[in-house]
Amino acid sequence: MESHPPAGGHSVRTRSQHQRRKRIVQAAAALASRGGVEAMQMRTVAERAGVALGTLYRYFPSKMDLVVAVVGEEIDLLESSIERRPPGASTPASRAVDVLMRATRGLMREPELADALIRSLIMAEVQTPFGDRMTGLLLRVSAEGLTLEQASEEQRDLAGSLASVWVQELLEMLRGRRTYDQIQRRIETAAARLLAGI
Amino acid sequence: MESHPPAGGHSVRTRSQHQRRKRIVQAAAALASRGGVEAMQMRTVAERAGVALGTLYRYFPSKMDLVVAVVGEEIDLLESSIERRPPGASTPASRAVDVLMRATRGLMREPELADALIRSLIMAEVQTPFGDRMTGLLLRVSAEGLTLEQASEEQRDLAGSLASVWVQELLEMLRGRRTYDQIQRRIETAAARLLAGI
DNA sequence: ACAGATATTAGAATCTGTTCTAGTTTGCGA
DNA sequence: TCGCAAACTAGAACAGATTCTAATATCTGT
Repeated sequence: MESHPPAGGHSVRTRSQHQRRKRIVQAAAALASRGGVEAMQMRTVAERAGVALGTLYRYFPSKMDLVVAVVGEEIDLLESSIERRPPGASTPASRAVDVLMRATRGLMREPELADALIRSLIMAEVQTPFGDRMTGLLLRVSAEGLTLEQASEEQRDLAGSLASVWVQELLEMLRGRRTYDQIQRRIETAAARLLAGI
Repeated sequence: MESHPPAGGHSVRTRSQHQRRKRIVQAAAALASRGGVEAMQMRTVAERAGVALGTLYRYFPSKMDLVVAVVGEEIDLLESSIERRPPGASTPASRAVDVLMRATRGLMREPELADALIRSLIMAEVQTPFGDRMTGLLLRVSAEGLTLEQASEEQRDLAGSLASVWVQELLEMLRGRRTYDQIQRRIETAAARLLAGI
């Protein structure tokens, strides 16, 4: 209640703290993209980031918080990719499918990282903006640049449901139970119904 | 390659081994229904089940395998509940909603257990019949007692998607981000579209 | 520049899942 | 019934996340 640690994902006081945080997240991402979560050991992350273990824990109170931060960066990448090259398809559903499959391909490129991130996110006790950000993204591309706030409750429900389906399919893929094509088919089927006339 | 351990969830040789396995699963469930996964410590489970730690690990090679076993029991309960009192609603979608919300209420009764189970299931490397069993259940109640094998690919995709939405909603609830009513609304919305004319 | 608060560090300590060891018990075919 | 292979037991050992400690370094306001 008295101390003011650099808060996992929020404001940081000094420039050097900002740098430190960045180094930590980068080190974590690098390790995870090799051997997945197991390779991303807290001691190792601290070492690679040139920081004491205690400091790492001051920035990220648990390994999960660190993973969440890494995921944040990944979503940033996806968002900027979509900004750079927005989906051009003509229906809301197909634009949404475009975005989701683009994200899927991105994650497939680093399976270890993807596995670590998705699983950890799902496990997180932490409040993760993951689902909401994905839902917002879907609304934006499928319904006239709608934001989460502007959307009707039903629109949010529908976009959120599609995001849920995607996450689960991703998990199945990581378990080796889905191929890219199967995911695409399922996402298309679900999107066609969930986003019809949205 | 040479030893033949009692295989986590399969055949068991003797009666006493069957008993032992049962005691273990019961002890695990009891502990989990109190303090969740954390309370379900392997040492404690072993102790409560009156079994050596090594033996516990012979039956369940990892904590996850043990959790999967506990979940199996829970799904059995749901299935028999549905057999006893099948959903009576008139549309496929509302029958599906009935089943899912019944399952939701069941899990809400033991939140700690539910949390442990759902999370672990999602994390499991193991091949868990969870999604498939849920999907099969949904097909059965919504489309004329269809089985997973008889259903068309599209039917399986749609029922599977609904199951995905449900799982994610359950997770959100366990994170304290959904109320029962919100879940019900979302499931209804999704089911109406995904199962229309199935 | 000084004082007190905050941040960082190295490293030990703790906790829980998992593995290993050595010895004992049990089940079962000959 | 005898003897072996498999199962079981108690407990030590190991691994990685998390916590704790005592000392040092850095900041901030004055």
